[in-house]
Amino acid sequence: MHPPGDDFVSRVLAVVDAIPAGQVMTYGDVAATIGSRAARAVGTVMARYGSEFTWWRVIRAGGHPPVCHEDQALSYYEHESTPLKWMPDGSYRVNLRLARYRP
DNA sequence: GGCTTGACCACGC
DNA sequence: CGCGTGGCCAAGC
Repeated sequence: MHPPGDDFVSRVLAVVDAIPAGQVMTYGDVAATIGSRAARAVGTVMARYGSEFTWWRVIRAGGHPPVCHEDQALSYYEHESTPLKWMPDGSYRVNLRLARYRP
């Protein structure tokens, strides 16, 4: 667990916690919301604490879910009716145009 | 204080 | 679309 506070980690987790079901934010979006440009640091936070939060609602700018978690993320998206788009090769992306959450 | 690591990003080709 | 390149910045050593 992570002790509540006003540090970077707590701010990131608070933003993630506020994303509604069926919508997503990019790592960069989350960083920008807390007045930072540290998208990579957001990724680091999710890697460490994400398992206790709705990690699948934070994705890359290209619509890709977090690396090595595409399969698990997909079941969440289908369950939440998150707008997806399917690629010719069978892979998928989240449709950011429709699913992006703007606080 | 410098250097490295990282669930990243924008842009050009 | 895919790949490289340079850039961003927090955290840990």
